[in-house]
Amino acid sequence: MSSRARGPYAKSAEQRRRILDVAQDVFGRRGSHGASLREIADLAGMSQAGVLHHFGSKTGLLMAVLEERDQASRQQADTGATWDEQAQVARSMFERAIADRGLTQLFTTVTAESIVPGHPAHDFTVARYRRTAAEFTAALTEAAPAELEPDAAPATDMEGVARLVMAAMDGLQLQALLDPDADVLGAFDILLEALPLLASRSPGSTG
Amino acid sequence: MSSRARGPYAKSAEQRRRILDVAQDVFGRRGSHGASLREIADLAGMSQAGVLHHFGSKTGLLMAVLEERDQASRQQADTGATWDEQAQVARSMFERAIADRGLTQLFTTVTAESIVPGHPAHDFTVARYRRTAAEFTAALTEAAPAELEPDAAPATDMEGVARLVMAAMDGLQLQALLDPDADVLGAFDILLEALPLLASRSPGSTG
DNA sequence: GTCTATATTAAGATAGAC
DNA sequence: GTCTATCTTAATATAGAC
Repeated sequence: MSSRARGPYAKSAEQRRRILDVAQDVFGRRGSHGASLREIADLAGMSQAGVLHHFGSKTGLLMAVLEERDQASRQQADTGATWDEQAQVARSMFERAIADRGLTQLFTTVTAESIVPGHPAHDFTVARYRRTAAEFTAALTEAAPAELEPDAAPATDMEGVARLVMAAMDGLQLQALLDPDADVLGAFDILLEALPLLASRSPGSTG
Repeated sequence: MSSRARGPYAKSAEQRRRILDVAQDVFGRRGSHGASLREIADLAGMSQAGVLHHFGSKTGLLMAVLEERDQASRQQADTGATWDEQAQVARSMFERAIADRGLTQLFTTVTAESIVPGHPAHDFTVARYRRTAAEFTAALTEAAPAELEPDAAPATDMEGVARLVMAAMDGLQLQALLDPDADVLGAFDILLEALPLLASRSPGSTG
């Protein structure tokens, strides 16, 4: 619908685009509760009622921002068949997140807020984490046999490894937002280099 | 001041205690913006003005909750001289966090909100992360030489290891809040078991 | 499609009685 | 120390003109 550069919907699509961009910034800086439609409207150069015309409600706008940004993020994953390639994909996704502070702040803030059931983005966030964990686990499971000893791979807790890498990314992104001087990429590399070692060890000795 | 079990301040201290407990829960569930003094007051069995009498302002109450809970958390750290003992301390801190959902939700939510400068708890959170990273790095540096090869230890990025473990704890706590079925302790153990391996490898091959 | 104006609700904080 | 009542501000959302 809105893919035409000219035509009846061109202007409207442009406005939606502008609102989505400033909304990402404001939701990231203020959180989903703290953000106000007034501030978004001011920065977008229109009235509060104008913003609501395009997205219906504040929740509608929030969901539109999240879904659009999430879809953009997903497109950069999904490649990488070998174990090392998986690590490289993870690393480049992490680098991109660190470089785009606004985007990282949006997801860090909104994800934390949406922990509680009843939050407008709760279902979205729960589904996003479940899906990411499942997809990453599957990718690791497929990639492992090609590179690791055949005996070790099946015994490895691949979902645990996937969740650990996801957690490191989230936690290090948080640290980067709190302290720009922290060498979070160096910390992430420590984990990535150890990935083959992690996968080849069987679990259980610590508990 | 308020350490007397009886006396002129006993009642007041009791009320403060009750308010702090309720406030931890509400700030955790609603976030620092979303939480209202009215809800806290209702659950504490008093009026909104009564709550403000004890803590002056909403921000004052938030800071009191954070400082008290942080102090309680810190008392369980600080022990463990060897490398394995450090891992065990981290593991038991993690287990405790997973068991106390309210406390984890409070810090996860408020930490994310306080990323932005100007948030009431911003300075508190930045200082907390800096201090934790510094202390944990120092503890690992002290513990390492006793267990690892003398040549490997100095080359290790101890702050990176410390930040990685911190990040894994934060990220896995987030996953546990979003999905109670996720085996986050298993994922954390994968990292802990690999700690000696991580420390004995020199950085640089992935970047 | 965008605006002004407004309805409605709810927040933090204060004043002053008891 | 606690209450009720109120002040002030700001939020989302709607109505209706243009």
